[in-house]
Amino acid sequence: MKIYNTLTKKVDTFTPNEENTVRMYTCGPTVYHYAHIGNLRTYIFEDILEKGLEYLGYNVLRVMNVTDVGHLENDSDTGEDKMQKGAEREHKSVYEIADFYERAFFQDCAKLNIRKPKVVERATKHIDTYIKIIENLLDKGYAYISNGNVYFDVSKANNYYELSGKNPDELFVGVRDTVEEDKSKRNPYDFGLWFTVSKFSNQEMKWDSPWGVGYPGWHIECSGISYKFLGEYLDIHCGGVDNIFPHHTNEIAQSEAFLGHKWCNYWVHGEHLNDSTGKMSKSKGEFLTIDLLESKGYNPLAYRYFCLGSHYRNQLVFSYEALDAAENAYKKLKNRIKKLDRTPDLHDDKVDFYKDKFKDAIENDLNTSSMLTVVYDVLKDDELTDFTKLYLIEDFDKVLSLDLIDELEENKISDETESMIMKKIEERNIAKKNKDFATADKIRDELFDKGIRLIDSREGTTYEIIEE
RNA sequence: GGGUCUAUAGCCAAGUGGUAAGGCAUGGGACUGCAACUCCCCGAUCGUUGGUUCAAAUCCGACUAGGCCCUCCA
Repeated sequence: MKIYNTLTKKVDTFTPNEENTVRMYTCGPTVYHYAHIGNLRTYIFEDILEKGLEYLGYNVLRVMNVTDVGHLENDSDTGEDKMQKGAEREHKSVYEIADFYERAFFQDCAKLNIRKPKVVERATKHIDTYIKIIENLLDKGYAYISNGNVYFDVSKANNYYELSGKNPDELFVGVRDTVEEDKSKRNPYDFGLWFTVSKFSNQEMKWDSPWGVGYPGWHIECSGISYKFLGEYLDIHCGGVDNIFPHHTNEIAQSEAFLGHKWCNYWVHGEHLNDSTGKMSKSKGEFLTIDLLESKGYNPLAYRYFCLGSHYRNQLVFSYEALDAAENAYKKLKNRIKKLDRTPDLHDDKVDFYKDKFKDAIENDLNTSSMLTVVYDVLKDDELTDFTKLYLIEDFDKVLSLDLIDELEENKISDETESMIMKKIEERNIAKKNKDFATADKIRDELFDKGIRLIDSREGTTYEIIEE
């Protein structure tokens, strides 16, 4: 498989440390609010990556954290803690906030057919691990204590700027107005590992540590959880591009300083979903959530389809117009598949050909757009039996996860409803025969409003249940 | 100021040196009383400009436009 590696800045051939096993870590959500669909785009991409690797035959060990401890909005004394802020907004404890939004997050994921990773760990559950790592970093001289806080000394790290490609002399500290320099640091790029000087009078989350009661820095949780559950060597680390600097940069610095060797070989980042004004955020413009899309009548999987039509490394611009097109395409696709004859009749002459094509798309830096094209190619191929098409599409859907094949709905409606519909069709046929089209159309409209679409053909009139 | 990415038909988008996949929308057609569903057909020389090459959307340079990052962020 070939995949773009932020570390090398090129498309690399993927080779895991251990044959056939992939150790994959993905940065999870900070559960202080609902996820917007841009956040979820990244998780769709990671889901496809995980399932794609599985399709290629790898055993994927995937771990994700859930950040339930506050991150400072910045390093100045005026910063805000996101968890704390969420708690104050809703008059709940930070723990309640975390529980609520973690559940909401995974509900959204479920609606998008994003599989929950086998290992999902709360950041606050592993304080002891962070402390162990920080102590080690202090022992080795990578970290120092200043004004009650523990900081990582960036100047001691190897290749600190490798991942981000930044030039230390050109970095602007405080490019944003809200960022103030933390005077406790030796170097402005040093980052906090442990804080005892709480910046919030009512900070709820505190733990004992060798350096006093306090809380961990932003970056240590991923290094800690990854180390604890995946060991010293990681194959793939994912996240959104915004995490490249400083979060992932700092993870590498602290993890490699702690482990004493190279840690993760492949860093894979998903691009952002933008709106017409640029980057999507929770504080600007419409707060687009899955619930909101559903309330507007969209199928969440149409959003997944929309994302798969693009490449994970391309910025994608969201608009309702684009989503409408995706929803339309998605419905049509499902409809075509629905019409396939399910009578068992597998011809496997071309099965491998299409499976290989699908694999090629996965191996080509996760080309989801091409994966979808293979589905269309299969549908169009006259040499395949319907059953073979279904077989292939079902196989591809293990990765695409678009629910392309529905269960048969034979018992979905009652006999009563069925006979009612048949009666209506009969009435309509009579009306049609009498050229009373007003009545005929009225019957058709009434049934349509009930979610029943009449289908006229030479053989007569049948009906189908309209998908929501 | 520095870094980085992108630029293909109305829209999304593939393409990784040999003369442009696919999808949506539009238009035309079949079917229909009309429609819906379904099926068939139709469109681009690839931001601009130099260069390398027998050959470039694909490589190099310049320019233009836009996004993102430079300690909240997926």
